[in-house]
Amino acid sequence: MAEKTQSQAFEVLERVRAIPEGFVSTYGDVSPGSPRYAGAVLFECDDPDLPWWRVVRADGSLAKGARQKRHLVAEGVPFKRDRVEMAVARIDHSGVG
DNA sequence: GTGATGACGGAAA
DNA sequence: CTTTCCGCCATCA
Repeated sequence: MAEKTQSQAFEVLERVRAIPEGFVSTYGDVSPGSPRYAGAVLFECDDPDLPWWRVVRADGSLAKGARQKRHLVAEGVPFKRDRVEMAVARIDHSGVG
């Protein structure tokens, strides 16, 4: 399995699209090892079919700020001031099982 | 091949 | 709680 690089970007997009409505994931989760790369991919995509707004920082803070919060609150994502309630909105489809 | 940068992450103070 | 620093991997010049 094994390709490289290309798979990285592909994997990121797959995970982001796998995020259900009303929930969020973190950059480190969509891109294990290279959280920064995840942002670069999402920024380049910026597509309406790509729920990049469901991707937030590990501490629940937003990258685009109000811009991103707008989409999240509209989908029913629990917010704590300007941060997402990771305890109830974060998805761990990586480990756990 | 080298250097610098980034929609980040975690730890220390 | 906030602020500060280093490390991470991929991309671009």
